[in-house]
Amino acid sequence: MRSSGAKQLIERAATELFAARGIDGVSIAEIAALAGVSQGALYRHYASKEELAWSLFSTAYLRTGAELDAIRAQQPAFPARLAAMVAHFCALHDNDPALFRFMLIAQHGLLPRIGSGERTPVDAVTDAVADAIYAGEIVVAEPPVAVAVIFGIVLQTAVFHLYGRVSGPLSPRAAELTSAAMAAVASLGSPNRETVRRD
Amino acid sequence: MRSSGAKQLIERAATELFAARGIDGVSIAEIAALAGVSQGALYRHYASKEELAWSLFSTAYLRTGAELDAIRAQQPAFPARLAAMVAHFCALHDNDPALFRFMLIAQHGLLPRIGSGERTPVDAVTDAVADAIYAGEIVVAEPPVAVAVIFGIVLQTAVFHLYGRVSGPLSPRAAELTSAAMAAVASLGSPNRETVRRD
Amino acid sequence: MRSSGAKQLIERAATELFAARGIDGVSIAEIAALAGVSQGALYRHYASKEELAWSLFSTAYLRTGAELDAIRAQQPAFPARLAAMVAHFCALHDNDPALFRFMLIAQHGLLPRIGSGERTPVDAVTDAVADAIYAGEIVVAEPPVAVAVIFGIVLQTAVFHLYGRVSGPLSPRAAELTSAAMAAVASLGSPNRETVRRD
Amino acid sequence: MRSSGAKQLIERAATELFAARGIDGVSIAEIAALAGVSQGALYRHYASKEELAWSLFSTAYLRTGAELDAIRAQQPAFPARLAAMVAHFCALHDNDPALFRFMLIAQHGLLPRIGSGERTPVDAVTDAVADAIYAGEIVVAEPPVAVAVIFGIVLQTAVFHLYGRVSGPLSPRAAELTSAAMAAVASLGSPNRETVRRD
DNA sequence: AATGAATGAGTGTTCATTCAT
DNA sequence: GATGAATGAACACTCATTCAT
Repeated sequence: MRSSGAKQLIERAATELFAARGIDGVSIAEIAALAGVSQGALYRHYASKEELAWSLFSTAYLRTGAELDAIRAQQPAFPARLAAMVAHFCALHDNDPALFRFMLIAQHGLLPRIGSGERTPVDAVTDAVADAIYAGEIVVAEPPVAVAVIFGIVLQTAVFHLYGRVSGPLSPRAAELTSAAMAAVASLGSPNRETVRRD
Repeated sequence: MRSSGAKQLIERAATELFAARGIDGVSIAEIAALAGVSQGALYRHYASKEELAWSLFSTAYLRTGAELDAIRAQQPAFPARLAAMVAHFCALHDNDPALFRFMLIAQHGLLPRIGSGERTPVDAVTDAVADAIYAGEIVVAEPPVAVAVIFGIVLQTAVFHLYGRVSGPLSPRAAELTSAAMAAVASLGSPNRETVRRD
Repeated sequence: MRSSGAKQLIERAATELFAARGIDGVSIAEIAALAGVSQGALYRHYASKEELAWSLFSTAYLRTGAELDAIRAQQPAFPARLAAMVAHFCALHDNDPALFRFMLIAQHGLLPRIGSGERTPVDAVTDAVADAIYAGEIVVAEPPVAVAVIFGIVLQTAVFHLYGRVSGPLSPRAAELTSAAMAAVASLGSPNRETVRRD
Repeated sequence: MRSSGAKQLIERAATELFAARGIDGVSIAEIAALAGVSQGALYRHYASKEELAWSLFSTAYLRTGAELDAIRAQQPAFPARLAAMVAHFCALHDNDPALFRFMLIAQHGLLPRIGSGERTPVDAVTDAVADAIYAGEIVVAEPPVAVAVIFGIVLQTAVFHLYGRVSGPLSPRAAELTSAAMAAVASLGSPNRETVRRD
């Protein structure tokens, strides 16, 4: 039971370093050194550096997808669902900012490898939006744009946090981010009055 | 004007490849081959691969900052400014998706190197929000969150476009994204009814 | 006698694998796995992988030398000695093709380590040839060439067997190989008149 | 034209080292050092160490096959063919003992990769034997065994040379080896009466 | 100016060997 | 005794950079 210690040390070290400098910017030697294990020990748990990165990413990504699915199962109404989902993302960030940053960085390279049969966070929110449309709770012409708007509001706030433009935990801001997402999604169904006119 | 041909070929090749596979995932040899120049020729224009990436990023990033500043100078009212800025981002994406993708990918590694004295797109939007607050056009408790919300709505839609979840040009969606951003920002100033209240 | 079970399992596994992929092409982990023992157990019987290979090779090689010496002690006449020795080699091959192949492969690296005081198969055949010359049974200008011819005829047939050019057991071919070896050796003593004619 | 110097230096160094210690027993660093080039330079000419070894082996092996085919085309009678082929092998050995040793060592690992459509030295000798049988020049029950006998007589002499049991060039011995091979092959067609007698 | 062969430090990975349990 | 996790030196290979031509 104690032997899982090494694996967790490796995962923590890899997550921190990948988050700070990217997968390609970190060497196996550095991960091993930070984890306090030998380089060879790393290969007892992962077949390659690539598999290590993929395991960290896909595990966290799919776990988050499952958690959002659970929220969807528990909350029937869209506003409550959205609030819970946004709060969940904020909590994920606050609990492990390095993992959150790693996810943001790694997605561009690793997201395409997620099998289409897997349940991702985007799937969960997409389904929640579809449910809300079907229930008449919201009206949106392009559901994917609504999903993008929701993710963007939350994730970009996290990005600003990473760059120091926003400080302190994100969880206390969950309510206002939810409110913003709700308003934004609602606006997608309204006729676009009041917009762009160049004189 | 003559020798800039090679430089532009290099920049185009590098942008396409960096966008597709990341800076670390592309070799100098590949860039030179795609550009149709020798590896050595590349070093006549850039001191290193890192400088090439940095030049591409900072040039595009700061140019965009300048363009948003210009928009701010032209449009006095916040709604019109926001609409023009959002439309500008959509146009940037549509005109050069590879460059846009490169910016999204590279920001995590290169943004911190932008000097604090430079005018970035975030600065331009931040000032636009500050102006609007000062003019009483909007009410927001935390301006950086408003800026994050605006960027998130636009950028995440672009990200979804990259992943194939949204298709076609972004420009036709500028109006609805503006509307969403406006609604989201407006909601940040409203009392958060219907959600978390602290006693 | 009890603990030799593991040792024999290791020796068999190592022989099979070394024969198939060469000493350097096989890992300790593979040998241990095929033998059904732990890697550590291997080091209870052999100080190193190199010693394991050396032990397998030198044991089989010197044992064969001793067996050929025994044949030499039993058979006084050269033709009978040669026939018995060739038959012995064929039997060695048929009884353990993997060991035979291992010997063929490993000789290039390990033969030089055989001490000059040891009795090798080559020594036994060399002495048999010397005896025959002394007894006037054969006439050869260069005894080592006669020995090479004898070994070549037998070993190359075994090599062709390994490569699938000759099939079935070698023992039934012992007589014809003996005959060939005898004829070849005999020809070495004749004036080289252009070529050889059989009666 | 001068740039082929590096490639030849690499090939010579690799041949010498592979011959002395086997493919797996030699590192890229050693080859590069002996060749007097950098490790990286090696990869300009060969995609991998394996390809280097394979190129050296297959080139020499197939070239020898072609040369034996040429001999077969020039010499119509079997005795002359055999004499020329044996002499050719002796010359190959004398001209480049390291290459010859490398071929002997490497065959066990690389021979199986030779495509069945290629003309090998064994094919050339096999065809020569088949021709001789067809022409009634020799009588053999199993042609492959005759081919093995021929190769064995020559190659094992070379092996003994490598181990110091035979010294001096091999070419002066070509006639006696030819004679031995001829006698051995001839004996394969005779009824095996106990032993062989020269007339 | 331009080329592309050459460099060599750095990387991910393997594996014989050790040793705490 | 036996195990197999841990070690770390050694390896093949890559690639940004240099420089002779």
